[in-house]
Amino acid sequence: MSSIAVMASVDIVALRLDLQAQRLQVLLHRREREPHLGQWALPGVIVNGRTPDNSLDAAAARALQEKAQVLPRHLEQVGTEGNAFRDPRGWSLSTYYLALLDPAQVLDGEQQAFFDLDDLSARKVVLPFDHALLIQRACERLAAKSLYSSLPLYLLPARFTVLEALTATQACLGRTVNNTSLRKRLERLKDAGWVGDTGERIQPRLGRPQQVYEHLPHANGPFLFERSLLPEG
Amino acid sequence: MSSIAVMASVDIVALRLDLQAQRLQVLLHRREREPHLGQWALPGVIVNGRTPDNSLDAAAARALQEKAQVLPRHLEQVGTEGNAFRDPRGWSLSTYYLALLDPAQVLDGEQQAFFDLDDLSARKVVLPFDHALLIQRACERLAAKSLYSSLPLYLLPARFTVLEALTATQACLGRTVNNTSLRKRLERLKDAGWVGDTGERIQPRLGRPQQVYEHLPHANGPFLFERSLLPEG
DNA sequence: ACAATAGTGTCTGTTAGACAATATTTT
DNA sequence: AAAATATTGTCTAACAGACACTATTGT
Repeated sequence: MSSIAVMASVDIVALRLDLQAQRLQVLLHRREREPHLGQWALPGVIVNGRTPDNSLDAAAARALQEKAQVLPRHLEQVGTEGNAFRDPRGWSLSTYYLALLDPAQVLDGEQQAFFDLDDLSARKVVLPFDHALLIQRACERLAAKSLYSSLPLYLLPARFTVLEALTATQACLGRTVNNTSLRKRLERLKDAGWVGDTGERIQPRLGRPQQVYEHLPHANGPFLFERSLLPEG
Repeated sequence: MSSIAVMASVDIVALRLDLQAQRLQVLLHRREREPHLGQWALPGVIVNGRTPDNSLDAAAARALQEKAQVLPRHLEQVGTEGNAFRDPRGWSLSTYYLALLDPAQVLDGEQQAFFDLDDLSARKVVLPFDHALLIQRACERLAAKSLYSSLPLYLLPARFTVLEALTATQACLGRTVNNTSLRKRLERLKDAGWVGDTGERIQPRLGRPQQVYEHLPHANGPFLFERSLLPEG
C-alpha cells in the first residue's frame, strides 16, 4: 500500500466579512506539527483510512469543527492541487474548500485568528506550502459565482440591509457594484422566496431608515440569476 | 508514510460528439489490473511519488495519452471524490477531469472504445467503482457551462456549420436550443475573433448551402457570454 | 414552380445600468 | 428648511426567444 499511496489533506479557505472595513478575512490556524510548526496556515486535516471521515466533505466539516469550532453558512469544494513540490516531504494532494462564515463568527483561543485577505494577497503575511495559491483560487471561484448568484449573501447575518448586501457583493468581486442592480436582485430573491422583508427598520445616524431583510429557509445552494453583473462603463 | 497516506488516482471523463446521432459518447478503457480487471471503466492513472508526473494536470494528460493516445481539445478539473466505500481496497481519492475530444478522434486497439452516454445513464452498461457518478458530475459541469459559454464548440472539428454548433450545444444541455440565439452567439464569437467565416459552403442533399465557420487561435478557455440560454416557454 | 433547407429581420420580454426623483429622518 | 441617507421610478442598452420572411439550391 505505501508504494502506491500519497499524502492527502483537506484544507479550508473560510471567509468572514468585516462589515465595517468592507473587506474579507480568512481564517488561519497555528500549525500544531512539522513542517512549519507554529506558523499560521489554512486549517486542514489529513485524510486517510485511519481518520474517522467517511467522505471528503465530512473531512472538510471536521477540519472546521476541530480546528476552529466553526459551522459554516456555505461549504463547497473548489478543487485539488497536487504536485511534487508543494510539500517538502514529497508528492502530496490538497483538496480545498471554500467556506463562508457568519460575520459574527468568533474564535476560541490563540491558535486561530482572522487575517485580512488584502494583507495576504500583498504578501504582508506569508503562508507555508501553496496555501496562498489555494486562497487565490477559492477567491476566484467566489468572485466568478458572485457575478451570477446570491452566494455573497451567505457572508451576511440572518438579518441584513441592502447596503450590507452591497458591501458583501463588492467585497467578493473586488469592485463596486451598481446599487440599483443589487436592489433589483434582492427584489427577485424576495419574489422567489429566498429572502423576506422583516418590516423592521434600522435608523442610521441621519437620513431615511433602512429596510431589514432576512434569509428564508430554502433548498441548498445559492440562487442563480440569468444575467451577470457587468463591468462598469 | 504508509500510515498517513491514501490511494489516489486521476480519472478522465473524455467526451466525443457523435454528429450523426447528435449524442455524446464517453471514452472507456478495459482495466488492466485488479480489482475489476477486464471491465470497461474510465481511463485513469494512480498518482504518487513514484509516478513521473509533476502535477495532477500532468497526470491527467498522461492518463489520456497512455491509455488511449488521445490529445484533448479541452481539459479541466471537475472535482475530487473521496470516501471509504468507492474502492473495495479501502479509503481512496479520485480527482476527475472533463476532456472534450475532436469528433474525428479514433482509437487504437480493442482496449478502448466509445460508449453512448445515454446507455451509461440508463445503466445499460454498468461501470465499476463510482465511475457512473464521476461521469454524471462531469456532464453536469459541462451542461452548466454550456448555458453561458462557448464550451460546446470544443466538441466540433476545426471547421463546422451552424447546425453542428447547435447539435453540440443541444447534446451538452440535453435539450433543444433556440436556433436564432445560437446564430447570434456565433456572430458575437466572430466579432470577438474566436471563430471565423471561411467563406466555404457545404451543399446539403437539398436546399441552400451552409456557411462553414472555423475556430481561430485564441487565449485558453471558452468565451463567456453575459447571459444564459433560457428554459423554453 | 415547388419543396427543402439555410439564413436574416423584426418584434417582444427581461434585466443590468445610469441617473433623476421622491421619501424619511435628524439637526 | 436644509442636509443626509435610503428607496423608487424612468429611461436606455444588450441580448435571448419567437416567428415571419427571404435566399439558395435540387427535382
